[in-house]
Amino acid sequence: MRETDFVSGFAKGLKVIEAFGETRQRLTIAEASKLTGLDRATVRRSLLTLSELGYAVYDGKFFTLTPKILRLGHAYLAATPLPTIIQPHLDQLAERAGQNASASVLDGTEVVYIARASQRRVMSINLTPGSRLPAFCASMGRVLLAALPESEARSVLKRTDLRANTPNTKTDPEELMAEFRRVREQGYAVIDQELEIGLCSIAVPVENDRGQTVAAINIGAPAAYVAASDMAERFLPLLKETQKALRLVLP
Amino acid sequence: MRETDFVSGFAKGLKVIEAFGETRQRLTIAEASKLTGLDRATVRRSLLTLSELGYAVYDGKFFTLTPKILRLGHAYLAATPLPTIIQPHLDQLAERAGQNASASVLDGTEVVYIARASQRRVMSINLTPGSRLPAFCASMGRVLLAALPESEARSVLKRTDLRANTPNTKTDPEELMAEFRRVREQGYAVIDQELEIGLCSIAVPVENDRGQTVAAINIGAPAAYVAASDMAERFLPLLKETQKALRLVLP
DNA sequence: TGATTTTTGTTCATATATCGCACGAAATGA
DNA sequence: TCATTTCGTGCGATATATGAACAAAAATCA
Repeated sequence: MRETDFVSGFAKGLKVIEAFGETRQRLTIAEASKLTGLDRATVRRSLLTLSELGYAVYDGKFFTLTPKILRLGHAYLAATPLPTIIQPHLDQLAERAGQNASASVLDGTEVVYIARASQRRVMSINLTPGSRLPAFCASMGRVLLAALPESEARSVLKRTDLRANTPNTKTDPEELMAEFRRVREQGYAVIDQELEIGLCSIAVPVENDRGQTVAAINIGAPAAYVAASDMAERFLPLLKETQKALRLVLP
Repeated sequence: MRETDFVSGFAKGLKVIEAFGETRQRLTIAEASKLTGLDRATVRRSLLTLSELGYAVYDGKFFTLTPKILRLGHAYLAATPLPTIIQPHLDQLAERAGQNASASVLDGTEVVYIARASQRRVMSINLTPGSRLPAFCASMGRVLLAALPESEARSVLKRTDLRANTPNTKTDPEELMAEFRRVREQGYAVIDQELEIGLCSIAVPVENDRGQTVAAINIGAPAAYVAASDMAERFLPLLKETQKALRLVLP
């Protein structure tokens, strides 16, 4: 790609939009400038452009994103068959399990939720499509990392901030690599309160008809309700069934 | 705003992203150019910029959005308190009603889903946060339009493509205005298969502590399961309760 | 409170990057 | 094969980014 094939004004504008995600609803020009590292004048132009297009509003002091901004993310969700195909299976899975079920894909060091069926509220975090969690300590993340070549998985870990969310969080790279091997062999991953105290989850890969892992699905349950050691016995058959159904419909 | 305070490269890039929402997953440069009305060279630069930033991938022929694009919409969902505050109430509502519950805000002539708790699958459409429906024929849309001054509601209708989705869809502007008045008086809106055959829904406004309508919540149910005439009796108390709880927590 | 400092929003001039057109090459399809 | 469509690229005209400059607004302090 040539130098001139890059629209830096566009890239900067996207950076400005993402700046809103890092903090709160309202940003001043100076705040956005600090968060993005861009010049105040440049940020101002981006923000005024967003306002002009209806993606943001400006009260003379603060800029606020409007729901119109959701069109951008939705362009992906609507355009990509994966979430659409998975959603009904997920709904059914959640209903039969009586617990929350989710689907996600890997994006760098994080898992991104692309679909979700909630049955009950157990997590303190509000997860919706687009939500992100560190891959190394999430059940779906383990499954997705296990599907990568070892060298790539190791590279992801290297780039990850391996911070412990709970006392249970595994943070040693070698231990995690061993865990990935185990996950690859047994075909599923169980997380015992590594992300949040009181929450266990179990995930399996979603494969297309060529056997490539294209996503992961999981079921989460309160630790008080299902012990980590019982997760597989309790939910693996349901997950496997959904996995099998998806393999038949994914191109 | 001055001419020079508008970054057209940014605006064009956003238009390109939205072009993906209108059709399918993969777009060639020429397709994106047609969809956006922008010059091919311009579209190409935007797409290459998206690829360079990891928001899209290019296989030499087709461009495809990546999950990273969800960060943009998520910047809104994470930054705006509304979805986060509403979600747990919605989960509870859906569980108690045994039906799907959703929350949305108005964006132009459409309602935009900002949160959703699904209990079962009744709609053919896959609704996730960011999904859009025409406001005039959705229960939440009726509630949100009823909350506008009559002149504004009329203006929205004027800009709306009043196409009938089903034989039940009300499309006469005067009839709709009368419906808005009724909704305003009774404090809720019921839709009887105007959007999709077999689907009824009931919505109430979500008000902040100053009584301003900031969103709407609804419950949808299969027409075969609950007749439209029974929707209010069946679900209005639950909706009112959630509405009241939200009024206390919304700033 | 009032003076002083810091931060912020805005403007400006200019060097630089982008836009859209036009053209030829390559791919597609009949 | 030829006709049609799609792509990549060079170029001049035009739009944008930049950082300094300045006024206004906050914040700080005496």
